[in-house]
Amino acid sequence: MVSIKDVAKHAGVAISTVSKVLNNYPNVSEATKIKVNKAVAELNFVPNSVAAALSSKQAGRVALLININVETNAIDEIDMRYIAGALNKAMELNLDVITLFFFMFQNKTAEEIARYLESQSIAGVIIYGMSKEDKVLHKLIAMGKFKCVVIDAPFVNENTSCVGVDHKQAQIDVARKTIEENKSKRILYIAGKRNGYVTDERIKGMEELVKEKNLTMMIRNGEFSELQARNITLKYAKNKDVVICASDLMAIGAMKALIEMDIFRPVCGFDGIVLMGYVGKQMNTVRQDFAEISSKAMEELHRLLNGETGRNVVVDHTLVRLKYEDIIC
Amino acid sequence: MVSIKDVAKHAGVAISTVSKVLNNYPNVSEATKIKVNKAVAELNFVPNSVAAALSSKQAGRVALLININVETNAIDEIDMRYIAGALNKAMELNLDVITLFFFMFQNKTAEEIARYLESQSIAGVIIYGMSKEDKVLHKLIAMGKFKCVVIDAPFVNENTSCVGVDHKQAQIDVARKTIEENKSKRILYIAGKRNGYVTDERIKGMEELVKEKNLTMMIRNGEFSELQARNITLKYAKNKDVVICASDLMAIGAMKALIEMDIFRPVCGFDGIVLMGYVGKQMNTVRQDFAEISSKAMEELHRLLNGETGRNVVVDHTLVRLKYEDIIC
DNA sequence: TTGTAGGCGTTATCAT
DNA sequence: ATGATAACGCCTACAA
Repeated sequence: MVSIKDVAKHAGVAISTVSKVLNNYPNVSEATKIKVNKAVAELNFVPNSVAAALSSKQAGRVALLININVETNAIDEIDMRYIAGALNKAMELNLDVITLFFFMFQNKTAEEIARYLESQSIAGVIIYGMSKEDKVLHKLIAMGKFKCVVIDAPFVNENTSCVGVDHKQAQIDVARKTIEENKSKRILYIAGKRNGYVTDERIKGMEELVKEKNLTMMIRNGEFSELQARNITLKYAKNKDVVICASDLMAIGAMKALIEMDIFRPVCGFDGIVLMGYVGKQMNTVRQDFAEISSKAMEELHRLLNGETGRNVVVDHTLVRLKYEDIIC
Repeated sequence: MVSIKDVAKHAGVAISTVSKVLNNYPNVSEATKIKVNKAVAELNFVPNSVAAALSSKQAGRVALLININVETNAIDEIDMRYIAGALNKAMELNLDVITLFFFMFQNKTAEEIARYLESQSIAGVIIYGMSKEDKVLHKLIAMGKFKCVVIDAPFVNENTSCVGVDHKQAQIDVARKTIEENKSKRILYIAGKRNGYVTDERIKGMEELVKEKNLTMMIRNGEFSELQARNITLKYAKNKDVVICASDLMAIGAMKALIEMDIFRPVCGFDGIVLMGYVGKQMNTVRQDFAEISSKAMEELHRLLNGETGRNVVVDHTLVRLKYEDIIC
């Protein structure tokens, strides 16, 4: 393996000089910069990021903390896009990343997780799928030892940012469209996880819309479960005009239930997953670009690692209807 | 951060002694072992794996090399299970892993990839989704610089193992079942990717079965594309008795085409993805436990890293029919 | 059986 | 502007 030492020798300069060039330090003459870069190119030198991580306690290594919810089928698609979006941007930004799942830390304390991250020289983390009940993670964030970017949860401080679409507005948008298209008056709203951050936002949106348009609404918690959405629909949909769901998977459950009940009610979902194209009936939904969200999150983490302060980053959403012809390939 | 030095001081021994205890070296007395372990526990010491990786050029860090095929929807589920299975086992085996996608190395040479891996102190890789055309990866394996485990491709040597189900046998199993259930004689077989390793194995299986049962078979390449399977079905299924597909996604494409044509033909698939439960018609398919396969691959890599020699690892498969009631949750 | 010391490839401080 | 040199935390001959 060619090391910085070889480059230094080849370029006829000191190791520290090479390091300065590589890391864009000031106070290096153009001439030596050129010499060094030439040596780097000729020797095909690639800096060892492990050594760099050991040597400097700053930036460089980050972790993805993903709440892989084995209870939900749609999750694969969403998480995979999260991962791909993050890794892609990380490579661009020259950040090393390790991927971790919540279940690896079951019944571990915040301190234990922190020690693990430290043992990996992790300086920042992106957290996906955190709920209000994940007290351990809240504590991890509060410790302030790591720069954090949280997806879809309102955590912002000196070294914490959050990234996500405007869930309240998105819910309003998709519901309004569906309601206006069908002139619905009586809504069955199947919400997500009790105590979920996005759940509350979306409910707020619905309440605003109901007030504005003078509608009636029954709210039930579907826990993002297709099965529960199905049962709720079977039980309550009959004397409602429309079923609005906080996720595509629940929308699918609701839709299938309606078909079984042999009644028609418009249904809309949230997320824009591919599965929506397979269920035979088109529904309005909110398309979230998960790869883009994750990519933005990585950029945000990079900002934090460079000493900038936390903030709230809102990603755009769009409304779509997915049909089989669109997604087949 | 508490380091090995702190532990040594606390236990009243030398740093090297602590290291020996941690790494289960021989020639350490029970007494000092206990002393050291006590100190480790009291100080909540977690070894810094970055430093360990830098220090010893052996084992420790591995990479997942995933061919994320953006052209296929089913891929999310499969890759996600691959990743989860691998990471889970890696944590158990105390291996650090980084996840990489093929597209990150587009038009990079094998040498460049090797240098990147070296710069990350990577000692072994697991390769998912490699085809016969991935010459660069073949070269990477041939270089012998890294221990490799290849999923579903017949690469075995001193430091390379392969892991996967028996694709030939699995194809025979699912096809035989479908054919016998329907007393089919004339087969339309929609194969996978031209030049794919598994494609050839599965075709071999089909040919064996055709000969044994004295059937006729038309083979077409569907390239694992739902759309192509659809078109092939529209074109050729009419005067065939059964459509056997080399993937679930193609089976879905075929099935939807048959419905449009308004004719009935039994269809079977391969993989056992969740989507099979959503398309309204049950089909026979081969269930591959992707998480298990990946977990086995990680174990195998661990073996290789410990100096053992490469081999062929076969993972069990089962036949299933996925219905909506089974997968909804 | 235990400890000493050199090295892994960088970064960063401090002279020069 | 450049170059020694001491960390970073751990591993591993080798010496004691």
